[in-house]
Amino acid sequence: MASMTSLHAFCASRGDVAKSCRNCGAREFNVCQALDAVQQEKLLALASRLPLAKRDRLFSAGDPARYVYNLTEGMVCLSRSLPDGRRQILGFLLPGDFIGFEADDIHRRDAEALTEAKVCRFERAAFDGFLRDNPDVALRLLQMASGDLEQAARHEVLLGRKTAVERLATFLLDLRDRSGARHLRTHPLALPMTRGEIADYTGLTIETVSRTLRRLKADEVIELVGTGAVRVLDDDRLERLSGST
Amino acid sequence: MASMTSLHAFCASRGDVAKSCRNCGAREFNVCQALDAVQQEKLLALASRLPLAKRDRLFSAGDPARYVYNLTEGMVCLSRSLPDGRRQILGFLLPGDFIGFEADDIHRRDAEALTEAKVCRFERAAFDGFLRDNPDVALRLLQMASGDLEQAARHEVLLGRKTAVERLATFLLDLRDRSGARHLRTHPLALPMTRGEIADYTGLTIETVSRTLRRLKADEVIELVGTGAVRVLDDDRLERLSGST
DNA sequence: GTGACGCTCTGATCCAGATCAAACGCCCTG
DNA sequence: CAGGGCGTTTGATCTGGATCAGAGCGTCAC
Repeated sequence: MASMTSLHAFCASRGDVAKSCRNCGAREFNVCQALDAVQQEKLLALASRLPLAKRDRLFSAGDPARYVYNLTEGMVCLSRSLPDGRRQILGFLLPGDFIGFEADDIHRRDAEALTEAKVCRFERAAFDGFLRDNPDVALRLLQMASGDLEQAARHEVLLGRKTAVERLATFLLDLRDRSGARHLRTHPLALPMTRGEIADYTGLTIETVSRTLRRLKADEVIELVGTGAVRVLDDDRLERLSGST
Repeated sequence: MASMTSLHAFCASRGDVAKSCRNCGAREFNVCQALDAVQQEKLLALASRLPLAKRDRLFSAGDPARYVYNLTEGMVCLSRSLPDGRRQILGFLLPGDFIGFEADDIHRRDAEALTEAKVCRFERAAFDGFLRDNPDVALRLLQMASGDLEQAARHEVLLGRKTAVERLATFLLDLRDRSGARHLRTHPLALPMTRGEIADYTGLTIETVSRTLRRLKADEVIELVGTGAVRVLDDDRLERLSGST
């Protein structure tokens, strides 16, 4: 962890951030969305831009929560594990998503990059100060938090009340819709996570995930493109199989 | 913080809401926690205090989200249902909890009182304006939202990865701890929800909930006080059975 | 007091998905 | 381009919790 941090510090120079902001693909979706030029300048002063390699940990449960992050490229997964190793993946984050706002000063989850990724990092204390001076940004963040709660509620329904097929259908549709909203490719749709990670997200086992995806493929609802992507062939049927609406 | 005497003097000159504020049992935990006298007065002007009877609906999924609410007395449950009637209860809310902050203008869940209850109601637009003028209150709300997300994450782990015994043990400990933090009686601990509602919270069936609670009772980990309350007899064992930490 | 309804409890059986086991395939690397 | 390892797939069997069925039991209306 310590060595990773210093590596990141090295990569994160001031000039990079400004240039990155201008080209930031996530600008449209993230917390910076509502910033005017002056605010942007101030926030910039608090930011470091970090690149993450595939499988890098952004933080782990138990770490002090010194920073908050804005994901700008790539995919990150949030998870929480029980002492005996059972793991629940809480979500797969896409560019624009905000990471690490904790109720207290300790991270309660693990955050791991599933692909190469980039984040903007802010010191919590400084970021809080910025929010205090920029209430509309605080409101924007509140809106984003409320979106996260909505997402969590959908996930709770999936985990508590859906069958295996419904879980997988819901997972695929949700990832597709969120990817689409971020202008990411959806046809085919990238699945950079392993079957095990899909299992830990859907509350199933690897075997059930594999069998269920094969079944959807056999029924010509989806097409599997290698193991790292899917093509949704029949939207309506997948929607109906998802159990929602 | 403004002095207590001036706050009281001010409130005494007001109507029912002001009186209620003075006696508000949830003041210590809710969003008003951080208000000074001036803020309190402004917020007061936006508030209506509503009593709820047992089983009253505060709102239903699909309703326009015109208001936000602060629960000050009693217990409310949030849930979401699938079209075929399967229901997932998302949480049991206690005094101090904030209700109804939605990502858009439509409620996505049902909110129903499990006991007689009281809420403070605010028009959303007016409340948003208040937040804009009072960034520290917005930050307080952000902190509360982040607590809700933490709670949701624990619930996702429960639903996705825990056994029936672990789910019930976790449910009881969580309710007890949250009740305790609100100075509510915990010994015995009130369970105003039905077995069916516990089932819909834990992702189990009524029968499994009943059997599992009976088993915990037979093992002398808990004592059932009628069907509407429990006494935790063996904290350590219940904690171990919960699968967490 | 008594009937009845709704919630809870208990027992018998069933099944979706877990577990156990064993290939398969596709990158890597040497 | 052979070998090894990891992720995935597939098959056989098992089981925790669901489902089905019915019996308590509290409480409320009359």
